[in-house]
Amino acid sequence: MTFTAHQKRQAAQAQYADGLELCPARQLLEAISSKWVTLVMLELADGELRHSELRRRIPGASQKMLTSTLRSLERDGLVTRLLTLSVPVRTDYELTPLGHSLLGVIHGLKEWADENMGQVEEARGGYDRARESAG
Amino acid sequence: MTFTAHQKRQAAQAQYADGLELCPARQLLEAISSKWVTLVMLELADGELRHSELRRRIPGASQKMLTSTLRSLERDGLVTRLLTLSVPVRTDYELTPLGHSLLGVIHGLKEWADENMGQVEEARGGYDRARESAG
DNA sequence: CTGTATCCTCTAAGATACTG
DNA sequence: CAGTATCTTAGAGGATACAG
Repeated sequence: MTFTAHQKRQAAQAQYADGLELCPARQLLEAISSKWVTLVMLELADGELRHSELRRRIPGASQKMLTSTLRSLERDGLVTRLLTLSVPVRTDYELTPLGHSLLGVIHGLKEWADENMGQVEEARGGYDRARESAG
Repeated sequence: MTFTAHQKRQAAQAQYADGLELCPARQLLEAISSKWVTLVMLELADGELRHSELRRRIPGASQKMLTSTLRSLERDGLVTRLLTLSVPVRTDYELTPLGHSLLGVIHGLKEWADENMGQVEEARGGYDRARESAG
C-alpha cells in the first residue's frame, strides 16, 4: 500500500489536529471563550449566587445557555453547585479555589482589552477604509 | 401599543447582547479564541516568517484558514504583511508592537493552563464517572 | 424555582479547485 | 509561492414548551 502526497498531508493534518485537542492552553481557550463563561465567573467573583439571581444579572443569556454554562463550569471544577431541596427548590453557585485562580487570568485579559482594544478598533477602521477606497 | 412580559424580556436580551458585542474583553476573547490565532502568533514571536514557513510549522491549518487567520490579525493591527513582488511572490509576516504586547497575555493563559489544566482534567473525570454510575 | 427536551438557525472551520 | 472562490458540514447558540 502506497500513499499520495495528498494523502500524507491529510494524515499529518489529522494527527496535528488531534495533538491540538490535547494542548492544555487550547482547552483553556475553548473553555473560557464560550459565550457566557467569563460573565458568569465575574458575577460569582464576590460570592455565591442563586440561579435566579444570575439570570437577573445576565439577562442576555437564555435559561438554557445559563444552565449549560454552569454545568460545564461545574464539570471543570471551577464552580460548585449547592442544591437545597426545599419547595420550591433552591440552588446556589460558588467559585472553587481553582475558579478563583482562573479569575486572575480573566482579569488579565480584561485589563489588556481595556487598555488596547481601542488601538485594535482603530486598526480595523483603517484597514476597512483602505479596502473600501481601493476596492 | 403595549407589550407582554415576554416581549419585554426579549427586548432586554437583545439590548444586552448588543452591549456585549461592544465589550472590549468580549472582542478580545473572540479574536484570540479563533482556532489558529494563538498558534500563529506564537510562531511569529521570535521574528518574521514567510507564509510557506508558517504553513510548514502549523501543518494542521489548511491554506485557507492560515490566510484568513493572517488577514484578521493584519486587520486588527497585530501583524504586518510584507509583500515582495518577485517571481515567485514572497510575503513575510511579523508581529507589531501591539501584537507583541498581546503575546504577553497569551503567555499568561498558557502558564495558567500548564499549571492547572491537570486539575480541570481530573475534575472532568470525576464528574463524568459520577454520572456514569448514577445515571 | 430550576432544569430538561426539541427544534431551528447561523457560522466557523474545512475540503477542493482554481488564478496570477 | 501566495491567495481566492465555492461548497459542505458540525456544532454553538437560541426559541419554545414542558416537568419535577
